[in-house]
Amino acid sequence: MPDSDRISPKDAAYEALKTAILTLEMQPGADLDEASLCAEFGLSRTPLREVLRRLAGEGYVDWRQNRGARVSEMSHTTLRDFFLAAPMIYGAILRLAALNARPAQIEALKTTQAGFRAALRQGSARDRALMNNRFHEITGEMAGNVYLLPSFQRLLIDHARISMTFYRPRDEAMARNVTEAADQHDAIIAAIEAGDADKAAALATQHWNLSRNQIELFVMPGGLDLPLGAPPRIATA
Amino acid sequence: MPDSDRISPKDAAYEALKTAILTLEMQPGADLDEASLCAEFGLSRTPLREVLRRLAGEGYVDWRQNRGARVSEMSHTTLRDFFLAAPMIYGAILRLAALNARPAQIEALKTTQAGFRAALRQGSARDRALMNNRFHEITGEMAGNVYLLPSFQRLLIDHARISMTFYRPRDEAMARNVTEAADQHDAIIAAIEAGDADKAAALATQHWNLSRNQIELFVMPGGLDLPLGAPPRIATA
DNA sequence: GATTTCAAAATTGTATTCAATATGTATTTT
DNA sequence: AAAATACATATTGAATACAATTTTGAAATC
Repeated sequence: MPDSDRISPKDAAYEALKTAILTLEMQPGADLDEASLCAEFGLSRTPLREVLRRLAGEGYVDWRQNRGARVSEMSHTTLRDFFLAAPMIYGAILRLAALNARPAQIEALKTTQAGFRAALRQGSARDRALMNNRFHEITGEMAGNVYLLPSFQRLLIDHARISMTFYRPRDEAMARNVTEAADQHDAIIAAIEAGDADKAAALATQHWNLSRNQIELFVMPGGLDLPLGAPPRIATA
Repeated sequence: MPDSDRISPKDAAYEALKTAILTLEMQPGADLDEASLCAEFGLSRTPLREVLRRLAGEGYVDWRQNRGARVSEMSHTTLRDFFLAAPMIYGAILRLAALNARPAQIEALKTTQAGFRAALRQGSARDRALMNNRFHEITGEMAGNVYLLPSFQRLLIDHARISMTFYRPRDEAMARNVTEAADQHDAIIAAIEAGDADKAAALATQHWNLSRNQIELFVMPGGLDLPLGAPPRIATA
């Protein structure tokens, strides 16, 4: 294996932090202590700080003068801003993806979609979120517009984190939604392969509407199926 | 003056590089040598590299492994990608700006617009580009959507650079266009102050169409006013 | 004469050291 | 006892020192 293929500890730290943030293993607002991260990844502070600065530029991390880095927050305005921007940006990305996708990229998208379906069947919520993230990242690469990518990638960060937040695997309605999301991915692949930009853009809207519905399911849960005056007993050990 | 108001050499370097790149004083593709920049700004390499990494994250600079930083390129696909993305993003930004602008921000916008008009009358192309850039930056702050800002700010970088590239102060048609652009800024301020989102979005489209026309004026110059068979003499020293 | 090879120089990447800033705690003062 | 201040500790920021990589130029080879 050539040297260029072996990943440096710096890249390893970058990827590990990214993944941990996307999957909420590192929670929004969590402190990132330079010394302990150095120990964890076997780096000195100089390159680690460069990694953190890079992550800050990409929106994974907030950098505060003289006070170190924190995992970027998800404020109460986040959801609103997110669903305001997402359909537009994502529609544009998928439209351009349908126009510009190259065969090798379409293959990569199909492979990732297969991985996503596998994660749905037998993977963890974490695997599912990462596969879904990768799927959308590839559509961004297909679009290939440097001006749209920065916002798109920032959306993807919180897309993953929001999905992790509002996911209850035992809720049947949500299970149905996730299956539908996977079907939409297949439709998106078909539209891109056919070069049908309008279809791809329409699918983008559908896809985000589904996401929004899923969150609404969480925010407004179905009523408890219990008569008034008969509170459930708390299980005691 | 308190310490916090005095800008650090690091911030000074950041701002100076930003300005030089926006105004094409540093040309696209130009090499950024760490040692000479350190000497120029009176910094050691560690903080300078952090500045460069930040600029790389924001799209001012391209960072190449083991080969240093360069001012980010403007490729032949840049113009097309730019005018594809700009109307959409900018329309969304102005729409949100009209909905969310705060009085202090509107005051800042008016002040900047006064500066822009002053630069048109008596300033350099550089002053004009920087004032115009600041004007649009403020509209981005007004919109206040963290997901749209990254793409918007990347657009603004190349907006300034494209304007600097395609500007011939002695061309009458261009002079008219620049005046019209200033008038559009006033209309934008009015729409934002009135909270008229639709109007603001429509003005965004107009504003970018004007930019595109200006570039077309450059790419397709008016024919020379000379009869066939009578080529102009080249002046000799 | 053109091309390849190899070594020296220049430049970037990383580690360590030193300085500045922020935080927490104990003591003093009212 | 509450508040304020001063000091000690911990953490971040910057500079220097060291290592690795890339670039260059000259010599050697074809």
